[in-house]
Amino acid sequence: MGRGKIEIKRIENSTNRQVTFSKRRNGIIKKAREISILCEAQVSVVIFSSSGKMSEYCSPAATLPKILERYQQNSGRKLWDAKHESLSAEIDRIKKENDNMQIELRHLKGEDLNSLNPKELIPIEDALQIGLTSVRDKQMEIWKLHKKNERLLEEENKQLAYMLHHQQLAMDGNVRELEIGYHQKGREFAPHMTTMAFHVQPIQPNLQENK
Amino acid sequence: MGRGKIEIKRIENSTNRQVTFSKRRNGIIKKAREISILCEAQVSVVIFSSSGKMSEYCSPAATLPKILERYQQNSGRKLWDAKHESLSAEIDRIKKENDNMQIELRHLKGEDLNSLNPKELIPIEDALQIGLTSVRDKQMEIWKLHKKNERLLEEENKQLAYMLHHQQLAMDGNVRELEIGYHQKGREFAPHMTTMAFHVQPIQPNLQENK
DNA sequence: AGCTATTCATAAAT
DNA sequence: TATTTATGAATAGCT
Repeated sequence: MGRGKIEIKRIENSTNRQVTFSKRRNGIIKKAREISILCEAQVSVVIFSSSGKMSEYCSPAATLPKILERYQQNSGRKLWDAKHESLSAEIDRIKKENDNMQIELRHLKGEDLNSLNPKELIPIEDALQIGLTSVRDKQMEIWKLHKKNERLLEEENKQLAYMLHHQQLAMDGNVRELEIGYHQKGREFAPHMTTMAFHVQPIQPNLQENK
Repeated sequence: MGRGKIEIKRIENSTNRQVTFSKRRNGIIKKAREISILCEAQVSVVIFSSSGKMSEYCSPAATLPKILERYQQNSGRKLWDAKHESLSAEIDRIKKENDNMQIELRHLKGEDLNSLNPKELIPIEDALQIGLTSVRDKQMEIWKLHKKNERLLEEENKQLAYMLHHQQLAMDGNVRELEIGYHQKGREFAPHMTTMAFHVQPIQPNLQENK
């Protein structure tokens, strides 16, 4: 249908190819529209030119996804269900895991025990016993740390109080010494103080790094 | 292009429609093949007849999924990603739930307690205490049931042994009576026996309906 | 992009 | 449903 028959093979001339593409693409899309109207057909046409430009036709009242849905049902082929199925499988897997944990949790909380026989109760009891022991050990540990910290603080307090007291005395002395013009003891005390102060940096064990 | 021009509107005659569909469908698919060869185009055509029969064409070296992939990239439209996203969201939701349960379980089992502060340990300890109490109550309950059942069986045993003994005596008596031609007592005993046997149906409490 | 000779597709008939 | 045929449509090559 043109000024000479053409062989159906790649058109080498790039310009010709491009022109032919445009014309025939329009032709196909027109035909697609026509058949969908004439025959109540659902048609989807997607065309990419060699340069990557896309054209499409989709019969009215039918989106491409709908047509593809039908395509899958009809062909039995899977266009995207492979991905879907793997996701669904993943969901099932996780849900199962979830259920198992749910059951285990309920059992540990003492719920739904009627469905268990004595033999099954034993490991649960053991687990609870171990858990309780661990929790209480932990609490004890924390308590001890607090206690220790408390002791350290008390000690520090004592030292500080002691130092404060001496400083007070020293100051009083200094004042007095200043008043009476005697300075020797004052100079001796000051360096001693700084040393002490340096040693008594507050020691704070990391009781709660979180929160 | 036929023996008369036709208007592009639904063909009312169902036979004609069907025939036209077949012809035009072939035409479109032929054209699709031609353009894909002539112009190096990638083409996908999917056609459903009004009766639901499907036809398709897909250019060689390009599967429909590949073309649709390109379609999505090119159009920016999403053909199936909506479903994907909802599934992914579902997975995330369940995974989160999973993680929370996982953590709760580990805590109840006395693991990963270092990340908790004393205030958080309390409810765990309580839960464990409650769980342990429940499990032990359950065990006690089962034990009591067993014990009760045991008592019943023992009692039954006694009765059976008693009856057996008497029957033995009676039989011995009968034999002796038969030997000496005296039958009266034997007739009297037999009905009494059947009554007894009827009353001592074994009573089996449902200790374990499951497994 | 438009034109036109030519081939092709197909509506109607068989 | 398949084939034939007359006709309108599509389009290759040209401008």
